[in-house]
Amino acid sequence: MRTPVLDLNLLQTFLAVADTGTVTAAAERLSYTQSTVSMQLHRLEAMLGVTLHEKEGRGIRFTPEGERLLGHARRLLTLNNEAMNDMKARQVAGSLTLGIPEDYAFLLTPALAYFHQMYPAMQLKVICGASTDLVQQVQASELDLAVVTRQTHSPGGEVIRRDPLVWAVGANQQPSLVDPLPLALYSPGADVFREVAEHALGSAGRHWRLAYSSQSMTGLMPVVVAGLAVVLITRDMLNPQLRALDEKSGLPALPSVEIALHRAPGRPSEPARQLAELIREHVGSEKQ
Amino acid sequence: MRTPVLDLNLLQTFLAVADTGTVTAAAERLSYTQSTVSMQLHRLEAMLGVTLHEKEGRGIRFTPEGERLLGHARRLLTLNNEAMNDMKARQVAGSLTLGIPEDYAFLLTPALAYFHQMYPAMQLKVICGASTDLVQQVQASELDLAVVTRQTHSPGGEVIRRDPLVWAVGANQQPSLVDPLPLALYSPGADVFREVAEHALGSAGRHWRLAYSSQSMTGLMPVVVAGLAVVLITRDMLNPQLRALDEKSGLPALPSVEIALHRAPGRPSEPARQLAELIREHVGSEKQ
DNA sequence: ATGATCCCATCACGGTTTGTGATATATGCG
DNA sequence: CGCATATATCACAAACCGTGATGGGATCAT
Repeated sequence: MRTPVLDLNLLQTFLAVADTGTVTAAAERLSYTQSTVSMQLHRLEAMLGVTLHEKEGRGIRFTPEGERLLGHARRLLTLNNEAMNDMKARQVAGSLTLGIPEDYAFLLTPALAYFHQMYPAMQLKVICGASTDLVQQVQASELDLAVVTRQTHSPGGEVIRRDPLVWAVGANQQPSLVDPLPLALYSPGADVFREVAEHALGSAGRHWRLAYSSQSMTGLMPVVVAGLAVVLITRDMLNPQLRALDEKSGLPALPSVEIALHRAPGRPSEPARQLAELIREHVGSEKQ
Repeated sequence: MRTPVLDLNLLQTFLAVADTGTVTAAAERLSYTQSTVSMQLHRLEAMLGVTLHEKEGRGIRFTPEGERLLGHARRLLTLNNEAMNDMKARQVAGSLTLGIPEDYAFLLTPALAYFHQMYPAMQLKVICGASTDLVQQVQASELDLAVVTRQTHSPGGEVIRRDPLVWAVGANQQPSLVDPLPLALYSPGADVFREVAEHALGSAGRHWRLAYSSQSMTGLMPVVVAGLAVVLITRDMLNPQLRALDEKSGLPALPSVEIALHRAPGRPSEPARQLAELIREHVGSEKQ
């Protein structure tokens, strides 16, 4: 059994007429002849068996049925555009290079999953590196996009998230707040974290030493859990083995770090734009 | 600017192919020729610039792009059908008669509003009456539909809601539980409420007398608020001027009443079917 | 008023599209 | 291998659709 279906072309001109208010203007906008638009309207009416519009002095006026159809038409057209965009996007091949600090890789999983749904033919390279390097690379167009950590109010890029920082020690340890303070930093954000630590401790007049540094958080854990050092991490990185120190510990308060998105100079490709949007959506705005 | 749009006809045959699994069967179902369906598939592919299907021994197999399009197609077609139904429904003229107990009229407002949205050309008559009368009238096809109140487990109709009953007195009154108990009933549900009261009080060995009865709840209010009588109402009818009595009052526990929907015998018209559905949806299942 | 202007409806025509039937091609099965 | 089944392709006729031209109705300016 064949179900009668609407002609999306007709609905599109119908919407154009609704937007512009006149048949002639709609024809202009759609690169049709005025007579074509007029006939299309009538064709739509004929197929529905309804009068949708009437002449009204200058221009036309919609009947209640016309007004009613408007909503349906809009919904159908947006759905159509979604479908078209999706099908087009799936054909887009090529590659896109994204830089991220290693420790933030896990945050990107959902965004990358969605991206792959939309652009299955797109080859996505993810490069991990230090934030300062990534910024340089993206400015040199070696990367299309880069997610970086940095101190608050740094210039450039687009802030998509702010993560509060905390001092932490092993869950069962008393903070060994000797002087100089033994500090553990892990490399991916080391440059930023080191700057933050220097500034915060410097302002408080405290000395410190780099007791340990590792490529990854897991590498640092033993040292910190054992009580050999205090670590500076984002609050989200806290886990049951760690304990955050509050202001009573005597350590200076910490600012937040910013997660920022940098784009290669020039006009971004459509997939790059989409990926940026997905990252903004899935990584950003969970905090503050 | 003209946006490229999908051809819903092509999507429909595409879906038919997906459902049946073969081009030939789809052609059968759509009253097309096999060659037509084949060409339509290819036309769809040409317009999207994608390969959607491949020959697979017996029948065909969809490519990932084909699978992807399937979801879009289904969404578009359902939206299309909604639109078509709605536009068709708006043209249906005629009249429909609905019977309800007066005190339940307010419950129907949303259902009637929706109905009028769908069938603006339909003339809807609402008749108020006692439940027993309404049942008879709907069986004689004098009404298309009737909403009635009745005791639980009465035969016939379709239960769409159960409303618990309560004894109530004026908010500032102590229950004057003398013997015989002075009872106020209001007419629209009087037949049902009287039966319930008789049964409940009878089983508990209590005497009672009809102290007052009125056409509407508002007519009863002064009598009840003044403390002259106990009233039997559905829990939803309680208002700040009334106070429900719990089991400590010594009055017997009460069953619920059922709200049931009766339809005229014979096959209902499409609008009648829709109205019944709307009533079920908006009146029913808010309780228990 | 009255002509000018703007806008919509309608018509005839030509090009394109679309469904059909016939035919060719591919695949699984006995 | 040949039969059965299914899809692809082709040529053709019918239907469809957009165009330009024309006519008619309403509004605005003079």
